[in-house]
Amino acid sequence: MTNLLIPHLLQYDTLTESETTRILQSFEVVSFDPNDYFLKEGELSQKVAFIETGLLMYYKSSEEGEELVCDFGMENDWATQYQSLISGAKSPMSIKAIEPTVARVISFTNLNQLYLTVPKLEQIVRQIIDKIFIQMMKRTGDFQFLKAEERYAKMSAETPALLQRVPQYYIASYLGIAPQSLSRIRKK
Amino acid sequence: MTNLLIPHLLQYDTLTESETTRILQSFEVVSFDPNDYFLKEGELSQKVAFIETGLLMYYKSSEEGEELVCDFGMENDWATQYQSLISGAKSPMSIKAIEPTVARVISFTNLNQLYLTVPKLEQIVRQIIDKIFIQMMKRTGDFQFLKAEERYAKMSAETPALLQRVPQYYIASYLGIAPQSLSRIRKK
DNA sequence: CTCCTTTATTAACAAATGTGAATGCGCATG
DNA sequence: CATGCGCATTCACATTTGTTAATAAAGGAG
Repeated sequence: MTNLLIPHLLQYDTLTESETTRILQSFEVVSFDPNDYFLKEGELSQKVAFIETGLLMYYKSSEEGEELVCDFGMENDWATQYQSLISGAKSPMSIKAIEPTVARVISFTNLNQLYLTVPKLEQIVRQIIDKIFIQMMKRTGDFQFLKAEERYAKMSAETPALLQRVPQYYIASYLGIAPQSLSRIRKK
Repeated sequence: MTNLLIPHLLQYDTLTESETTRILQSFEVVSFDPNDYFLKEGELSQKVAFIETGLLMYYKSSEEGEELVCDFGMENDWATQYQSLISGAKSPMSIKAIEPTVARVISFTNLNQLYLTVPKLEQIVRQIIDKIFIQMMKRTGDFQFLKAEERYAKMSAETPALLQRVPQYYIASYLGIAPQSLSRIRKK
């Protein structure tokens, strides 16, 4: 199978042979078919996944029963519901596969254990979280200051692959608009 | 002067007399008049402030010269431009006082030094950042799934003090709408 | 292959929000 | 006191986005 995890970590710091071995051994390889859940709304998020192949979607169900798309996760992305993981509160959203997906999964408990064995890893993970945090702030600013058409243009430029791999009504929800509006925007 | 900092930190963990002393000594008390800058767009964010009294505003200038309000910070809030602080990139926004403000300020360098002397503090700060991160994710969701009127209602419920202390055209910008639209919403 | 479900598109209309301009109010300043 | 400025409000109208419904296209199951 693929191993994107170690190269991903090596972007942030060097790792010895022994460290990479200990890291890989601490993760469990898990496969998800489309519509399999990594986490269900109302559960506790106690695991963290690194996606080797495939595509996950974060969403919550509206009162009308629609799926409100909060985020996507693909190869080289991490997946967890951070709020629930950190605070121990129930997750306000679900995470499910929308493509056949293979991920390396570790429990939060074991991750913290692993930090004791590979101290560097904690620093690396902090840097990764920082990066995700900064992306989230940018996304907030996009919603605040850009109109739908501009948000779509930005997404086309930054993550064109997602547009190919995800049904448009999910993309629309992710952009915060109705599917018909996205159709309208795309016509131009 | 006030000392909100130590009680703020004590929400997260206990601190000895000696630790609180070392912490307070590492911060410098700085006063800001309205329109004084804590950070200017394009500069490097190298400091972190804890606000004891007053009110700061994060904003960036649009091409048309308006102030686009990204965030506010008041008593008991931390202030810094995290992206610039962490990555060393130029700050995409300014932070200025909009009320007379007193803050405890520490350079990022000194903060990291302080972590060596008071190791607990690093854990505390990490928890604070986690909390801010989670709030930011919620704010993104609010923009994505709520309409302007609902966002205003939520703000009225959660931070009513801000509505009293901040001119409405800044509130409007913070909500991502035109001042006239906010007027319209408030009429109900 | 055909049928059926799901997804995407289109159109017409409704609702929300933006824009430009006018008005009024409060407050600071000369 | 008078003036001017900044802010909030209001109105009319433009633009954007949502909603409902109909249709078309695509893909899967039998």
